[in-house]
Amino acid sequence: MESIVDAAAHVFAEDGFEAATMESIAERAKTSIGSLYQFFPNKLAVFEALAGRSIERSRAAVDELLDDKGKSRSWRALIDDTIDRFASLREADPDFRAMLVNFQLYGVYAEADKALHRHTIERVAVMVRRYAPGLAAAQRRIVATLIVEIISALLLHAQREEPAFAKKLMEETKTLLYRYLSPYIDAPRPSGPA
Amino acid sequence: MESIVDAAAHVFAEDGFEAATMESIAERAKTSIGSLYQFFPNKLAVFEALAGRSIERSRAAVDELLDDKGKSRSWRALIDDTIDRFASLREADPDFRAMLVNFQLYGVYAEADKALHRHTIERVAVMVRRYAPGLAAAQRRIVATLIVEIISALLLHAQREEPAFAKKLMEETKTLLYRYLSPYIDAPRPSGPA
Amino acid sequence: MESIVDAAAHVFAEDGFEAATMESIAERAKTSIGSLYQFFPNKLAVFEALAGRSIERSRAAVDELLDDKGKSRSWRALIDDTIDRFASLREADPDFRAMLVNFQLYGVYAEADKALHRHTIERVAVMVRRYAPGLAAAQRRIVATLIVEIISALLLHAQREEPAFAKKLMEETKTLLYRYLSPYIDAPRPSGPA
Amino acid sequence: MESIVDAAAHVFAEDGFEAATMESIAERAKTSIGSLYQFFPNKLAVFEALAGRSIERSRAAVDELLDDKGKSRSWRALIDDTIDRFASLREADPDFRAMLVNFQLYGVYAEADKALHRHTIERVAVMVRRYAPGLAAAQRRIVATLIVEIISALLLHAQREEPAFAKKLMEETKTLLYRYLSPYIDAPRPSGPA
DNA sequence: TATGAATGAGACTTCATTCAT
DNA sequence: GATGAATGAAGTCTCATTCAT
Repeated sequence: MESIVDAAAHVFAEDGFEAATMESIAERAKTSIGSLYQFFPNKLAVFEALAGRSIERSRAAVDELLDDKGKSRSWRALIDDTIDRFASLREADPDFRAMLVNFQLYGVYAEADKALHRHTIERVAVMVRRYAPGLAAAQRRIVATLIVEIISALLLHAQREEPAFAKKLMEETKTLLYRYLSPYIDAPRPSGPA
Repeated sequence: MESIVDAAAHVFAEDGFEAATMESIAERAKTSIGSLYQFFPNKLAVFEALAGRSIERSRAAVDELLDDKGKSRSWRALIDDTIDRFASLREADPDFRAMLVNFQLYGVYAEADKALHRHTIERVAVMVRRYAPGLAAAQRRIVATLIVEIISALLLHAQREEPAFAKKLMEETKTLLYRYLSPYIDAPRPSGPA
Repeated sequence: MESIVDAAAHVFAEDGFEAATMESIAERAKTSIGSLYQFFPNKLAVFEALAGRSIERSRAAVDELLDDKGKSRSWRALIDDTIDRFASLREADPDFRAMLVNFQLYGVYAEADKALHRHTIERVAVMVRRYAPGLAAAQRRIVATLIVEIISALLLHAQREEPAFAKKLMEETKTLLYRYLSPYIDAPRPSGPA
Repeated sequence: MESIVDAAAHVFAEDGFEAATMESIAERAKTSIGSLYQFFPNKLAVFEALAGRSIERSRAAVDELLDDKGKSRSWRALIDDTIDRFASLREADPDFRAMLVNFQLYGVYAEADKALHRHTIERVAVMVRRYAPGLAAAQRRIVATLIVEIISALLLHAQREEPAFAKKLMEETKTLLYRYLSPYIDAPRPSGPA
């Protein structure tokens, strides 16, 4: 049931996994607790459904961002778009919020989570190759990973800060990524660590 | 009791605050649940004791790192030391691990936590001024904040990764910080972010 | 749930409020402890429900006894009826028993309790005025209060005695009240106590 | 240990038996919990010691009141003295207070309690015979019992009232007993119930 | 003999899960 | 299929009692 997972997203985001009760999820979904169990065998299953949906949306967002069919943005614009897009996901999407708040539990859906992670890194690596064709494959992989980690780590961290300050953090993160990536992209011969 | 907090560090790190039980803490501390309550009035108090201890250690680590009496390290060496020091804290200190895993709850010890955060950023800002004297005060503050946030965010994130990969992440983070900070420090007239 | 309060009446009467356990109440009500908490948020709430019910019954008994529409009983007959009625309440009504045994806690339902007390004394005072019209208002109030206190105190005390002996006590209490009240009622000009 | 029972009297009177803790009794007795158990095997034993002492004091008070060696008081003066004496015991003697507050538990020391009760009634019966020599033995016994019950019941009940009101209750109780007993004592042929 | 830290049974309470309607 | 009352395992916390020092 779609609306159950919607309700769960809000409740998990507000109360956390442990404090959230099946009762309150049912209430918010305007259904009964019995109906919850018609669709999900237990509480974790509800969270997993939510995780699956969130992962799916993240994957879609990634794909859309990086699928620039013909659009030839500068790499800086691409960074801007990516950070802005995920920052707004964090602000507006209850699923995404719920995942960030319960990131300890993210691991329960480890398979899909890791798959998304791998997928994202691969897509970013493709982009890195496009913009920095001279970079060795091994190095390209590390760079792509760090980009993804930096952005996701800061999204999680900014979650706890005042919105205004979170915004400043994300902006300065763009600068940080420009400077970090510039030697790989703009210079013919990267001088970074091996 | 020292050993109770020791046990709590492990249990909180493994299970998270909510899922951790007083029973399991007592068991791990090889004592009885009654003894737990002789020293701590409730579960939160155990966590707070752990937080207090961890905060104290973090503050000591920060102070020691940045108190270079006479030692004139390069700023790059300072970054290396800082990241290495906290990475090893994360690997070796169960308190620190527990805090990272339950960082959402860090807020329960809000006063000390915020004080540590402010203290750390101030100390880093002092360092930034030393190495980049030309940077405006306002900008200096943002830079110091981002350094602290980046390092703590990545420490948290690397927590969930394989040790080997976490190591690579931290190493690349050094490169990232070199490149990010270099324009502020090495260039005679920094032109700010963006 | 009616049967829960029924069970509670027995358990509170036998063990007292503190010694009574939710477990034993549930057991006696042939339900589970979980169901208890579906209806009552805590142990005190169970007691309050019991108190409310008992107070309601007491009030009804008082009203019925003193509402002699047209019935012109002698005042001695009225005393007889009142004592007999409450003595049989004490013998037959578990709620009433539970309240007597835990009368110290009666205060938890202080508002309703005091209201009942005031209501009863007022109704008795009305009766006293009817039978002893010459008595000053202030004195009337004291007399009504003592009647109520004597009866309730002895009901409580007789609770602990053998039924046969309790019966004798209540009978002699009638004589006691006849003699106590006679000067106020039968004499044309009472000269007050002492 | 005398001082332990002293402390217990205060704590039991203030908190009630269940809520009183051995810890707080030890603290008030300025000793350790271990020493408590050197003298008393368990909590109930402390209460029993207190009950024993209180019963002993009550017996002494009764004996002193009724042992009028040569003193020839009027029976009204005797009633006054008795009520006043026990009212002041209730106000001033922590043991007596503790017993009244925990009267549900009074039964635990049933033997001594009943012995005191019998003893008191017998002594009162002796007094009744002295002042009302014409009263049949059986009737004398009932009268003595009711006197004792009335006084003890009202002492218990007045416990819950404001001191000022309790005082008025006890005073009116004297009037009540005068009127109740007068026909037995002053009239040559009692006309009371058989 | 005095102490008080340690113990653990047991009380209250919550809530995921079941199942009769 | 929907409902929500019933269930009871499990968690937090208290405190009488023990026992090593």
